[in-house]
Amino acid sequence: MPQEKKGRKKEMPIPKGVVARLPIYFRHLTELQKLGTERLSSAQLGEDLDLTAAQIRSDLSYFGSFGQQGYGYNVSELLKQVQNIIGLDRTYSMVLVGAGNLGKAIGGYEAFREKGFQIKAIFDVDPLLIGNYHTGVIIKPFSELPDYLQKNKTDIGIIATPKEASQEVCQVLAAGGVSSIWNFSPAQLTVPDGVLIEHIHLTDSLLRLVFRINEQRKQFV
Amino acid sequence: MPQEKKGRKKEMPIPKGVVARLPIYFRHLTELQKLGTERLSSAQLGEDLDLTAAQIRSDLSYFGSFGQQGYGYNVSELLKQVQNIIGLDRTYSMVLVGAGNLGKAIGGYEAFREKGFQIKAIFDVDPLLIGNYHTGVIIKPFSELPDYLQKNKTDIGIIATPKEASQEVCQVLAAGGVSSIWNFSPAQLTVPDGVLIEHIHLTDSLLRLVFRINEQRKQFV
DNA sequence: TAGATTGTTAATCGATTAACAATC
DNA sequence: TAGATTGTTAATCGATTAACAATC
Repeated sequence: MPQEKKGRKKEMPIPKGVVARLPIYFRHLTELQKLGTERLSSAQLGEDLDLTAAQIRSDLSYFGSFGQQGYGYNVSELLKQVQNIIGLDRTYSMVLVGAGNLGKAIGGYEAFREKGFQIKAIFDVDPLLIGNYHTGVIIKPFSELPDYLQKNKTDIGIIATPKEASQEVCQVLAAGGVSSIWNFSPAQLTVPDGVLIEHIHLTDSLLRLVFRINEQRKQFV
Repeated sequence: MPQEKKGRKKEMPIPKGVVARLPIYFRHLTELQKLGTERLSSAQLGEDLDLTAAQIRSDLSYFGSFGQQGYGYNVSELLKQVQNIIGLDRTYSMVLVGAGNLGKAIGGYEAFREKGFQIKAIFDVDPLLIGNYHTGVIIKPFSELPDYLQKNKTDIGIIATPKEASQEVCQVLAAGGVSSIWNFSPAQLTVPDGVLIEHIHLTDSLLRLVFRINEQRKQFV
């Protein structure tokens, strides 16, 4: 029987919690590297991020062995590894649908561009917006999206429309071969099998905060 | 020994997963009510939201008994209960710090206002923005925030600044007595004890999507 | 009534943590 | 070398699910 790749746990899906923490590791390691920190133990990283050292080591062990006994981790080396694990060793082409305030905020977010995310085109239905440029990208009529997708390989579709439009946008994107969707509309979108979707539900986040504000009060009524 | 309140599980903190699902229930019930649906079983709700019926009943049982055997739940009644559980039976006063694209998007988001969230003032450091109105709210100099907070009870502070500024903004808010913070900056903010914080980390969400895009590829390298 | 569906308990599943041999 | 810290295993903890008595 062939040997398991060293340090990697057997064929298993990566737990959701691990996936959720990878970007946090990435963010913090980037910060540390900027500060010139060379070396880091799982104990230190855990303290910085409010996690246990064991959890961090366990998380990383899904992907390999990146540390050294008695030393810890080299920040630059671990950062590079985490980037590769996430998939930041390539660029991603995106389209943005919806050029309202939120769409403009997303489109103008410098942090994405830096990491290799390229918004290639923006679509909207509003005639007042169509033809304008936003941070160097032209806003096209939504009706041209299918044609655009046919001609341009697109990794990620961003939905920043009102919720009434979002399901249709989602279908057009999927039909055009976009297999990953980043959704900002407050809707429970249905996607075809094989299409990945990640949501930013602003209101849900605010309501979680509000629940916690009221948690004590309600507990003792 | 006094009787436990009926249907409520003993004194225990509400699990994170339950808190995360409450806004989802709220959102879907609102939708159903708009459509005129009167009645709903946990099985149906589970199917709609891709959860098990048992999980939904278990979640609700933390707060009471809202259904009826053989019938299910009355949509309006359950919606009202969920609103109360979350704390949507009152209004919340907010300040927004940062009037860039993202801040403007948040400030203009109609869905919040409808639910009782009121942005009372906006602060920024940019002289070009100060003095302008955004959706009826004046943009003030950030230097006036401490004074403003002293004079105006504020439930929630929204941070929509670049990450360089966010820790300072956070401190000024907390010092001014704001005990709940909704943070949109990509930073690991430190808050004093007793201050609640909820993050929207856009990049983290995008990176989770990217990880999933690459999951198969990486699995077999 | 008979059928349906709740609220809750016990069983299962999965994720986190503690502990430690390996080893730099 | 002695000290430190990893990667991993076993133990623990917590969350989800299945099952069912209660009952509308």
